[in-house]
Amino acid sequence: MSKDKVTSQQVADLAGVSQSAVSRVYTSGASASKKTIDKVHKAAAELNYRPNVLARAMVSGKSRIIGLVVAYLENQFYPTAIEKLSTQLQEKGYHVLIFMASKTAGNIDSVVEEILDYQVDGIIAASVALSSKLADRCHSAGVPVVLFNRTQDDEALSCVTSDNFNGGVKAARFLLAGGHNKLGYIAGWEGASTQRNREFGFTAALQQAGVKLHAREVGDFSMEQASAATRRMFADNPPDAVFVANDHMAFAVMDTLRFELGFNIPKDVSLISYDDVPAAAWPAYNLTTVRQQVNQMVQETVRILMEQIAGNSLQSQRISIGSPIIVRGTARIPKGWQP
Amino acid sequence: MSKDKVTSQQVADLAGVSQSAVSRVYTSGASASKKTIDKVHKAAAELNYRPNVLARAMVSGKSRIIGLVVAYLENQFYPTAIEKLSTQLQEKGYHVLIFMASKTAGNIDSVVEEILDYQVDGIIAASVALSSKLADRCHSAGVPVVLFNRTQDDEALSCVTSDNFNGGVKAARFLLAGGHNKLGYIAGWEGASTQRNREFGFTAALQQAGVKLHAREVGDFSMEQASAATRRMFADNPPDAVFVANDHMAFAVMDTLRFELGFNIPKDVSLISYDDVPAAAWPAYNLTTVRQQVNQMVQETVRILMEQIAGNSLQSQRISIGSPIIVRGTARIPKGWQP
DNA sequence: ATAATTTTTGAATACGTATGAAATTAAGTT
DNA sequence: AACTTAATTTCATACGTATTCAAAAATTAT
Repeated sequence: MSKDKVTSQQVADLAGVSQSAVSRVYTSGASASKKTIDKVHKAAAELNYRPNVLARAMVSGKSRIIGLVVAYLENQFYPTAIEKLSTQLQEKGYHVLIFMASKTAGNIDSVVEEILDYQVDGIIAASVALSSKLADRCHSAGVPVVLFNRTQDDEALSCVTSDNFNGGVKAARFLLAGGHNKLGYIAGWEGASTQRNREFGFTAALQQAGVKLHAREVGDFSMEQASAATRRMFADNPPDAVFVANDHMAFAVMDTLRFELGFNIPKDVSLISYDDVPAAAWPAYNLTTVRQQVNQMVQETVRILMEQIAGNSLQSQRISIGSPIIVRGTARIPKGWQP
Repeated sequence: MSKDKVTSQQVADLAGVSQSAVSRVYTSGASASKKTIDKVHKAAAELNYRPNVLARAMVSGKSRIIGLVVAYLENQFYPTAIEKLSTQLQEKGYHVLIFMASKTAGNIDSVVEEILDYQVDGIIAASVALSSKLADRCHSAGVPVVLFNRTQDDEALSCVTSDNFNGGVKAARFLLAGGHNKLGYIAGWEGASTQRNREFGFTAALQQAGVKLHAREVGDFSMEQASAATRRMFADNPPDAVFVANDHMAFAVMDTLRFELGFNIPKDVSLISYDDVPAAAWPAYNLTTVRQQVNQMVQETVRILMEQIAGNSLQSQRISIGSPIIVRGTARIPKGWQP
């Protein structure tokens, strides 16, 4: 346990320059002569010196840490997003500090407080809502916040989502075009904006077509609840097509329909859902679904953060990414269908 | 963009005490009278004061940050582990800084250097190998390292795995007891200790039973490669049972067998794999598999880290967690089987 | 060659907190 | 009440770096 801790002062001594000279060599945009740069680099290499990010953060006020709040990683959509977020931020010299928020809403406030304690340069809130008090807190601390995969009324908060409303519309039109007329919807957690907007889009398109929603149950974005919802929905007068609010639930719905209730998909009932997580493409499910273009969502999230960190514009942005339908095998394909 | 930044000095001024008094109120194990504690709390609440973790880290030398290196989150095993790790560490006042390591081995060294720059109190390396140079570096910096789901020869490194060898043994015995005699193995990435030990166990048990391995292909822990491996293995003289090195590949193997090659599982071929990720229990797969007890693995990982951070014993520990077989539907169940 | 610029350098200071030593106050003893 | 001991508080300093300011060196212009 030999706490080494080599400091810029030690490098300076060895190189025969001042501590500030060493600092300048490692600070982009600072001036130093070729000669000192060489001397410092040599000494640093010899001592295995690397600048202390935390000390740098103290004086510069920039930690190069992004706080990421996330609630549950069981839905494959989030690990995928985290991987991409982390990789992209890493490329820009930032790193991600993870904060798991329990499902309990009250907890989230305290989690965000903890994040701020770390002097993060920005916050990404994935699928969690911020109390307006906390949003204010972040704002007054000068810490930009981006909601990922959620929107919120608070105009001060930036958010990045897919176009959930239109995704819902597309799902409805696809099923209608397929000749279905008894349409069911299995909802996610009703507190989530994504859930609401997908449903709004779906029902709006039905209404426009003059079709009434045949059945509706709540699955709460959980597999168990989605299974239960499926049983209720199909107990009596079942629908001939169902839109499930996300893939994660759709897997449970499919399994329940096939292995428990003995339905054939898509012969007896068509299924379409939302997200296009990797498993949706696995042959066992082969799910027709509305894709969230994670790459683009991540890219926008990072862009907004970088802009707000760099510039002074705390102007919030609300980004909505197109959500194309991915046709696979769980929903009857309308005759002459072309995307 | 009103950078607030309320400091302990401001609280002290408002409360009419010294800065160190404020610090003592927020430092566990420091003495302060009830009266000052009250005054400070009141002032702090009024100003919304919270201690700056980074400044605290500077002087105390403890950042309360744990660096987590992880390579890919597609295999559901890792998100699951991350969630549990992060939650448990959070409960102990630590937080997880994520570092995505590209698959390229050379990259990992630079990633670990970056981690050390953040003055982390400990490092968890999930499924990645550390060069001995880097291990030394961590050791001499006094930063404990725990390998998660990997072992490495380096005696200085702690590691936590499931009992991969015995898991392999169990898989073999289960298939043999089921009456199979043409056993195949689909390997993971051959650089991984987990892969090697599972295979060692499997083949050792075969040898003991006097059975020769019928076929072997490499799937590299990737779904695409596992599919390809399956095609090769079943092209000619197929096995009647296969042990797949992890669930993630097993999903691809099953899909390829069922939907592409037209095999019935377990009638035509039994399948057993390793991990027991959540999806293994989904009815569409209903996978018989050897379970890695993630909870216990996480618990041990956290325990070791805490011990090494607190105490001075950098004595490395090598933990191996029992790996029970979870019998589901993809492998013929031996008559009179009891675990 | 000298003056005017520009570039580089070092000394000093600041960031926000924790902590050892010294000073003060409170409590306990006879 | 005087003295000893314990508890609390403040002062001063340290952590490792970035950055301002003034001084010194190098460069360019005259």
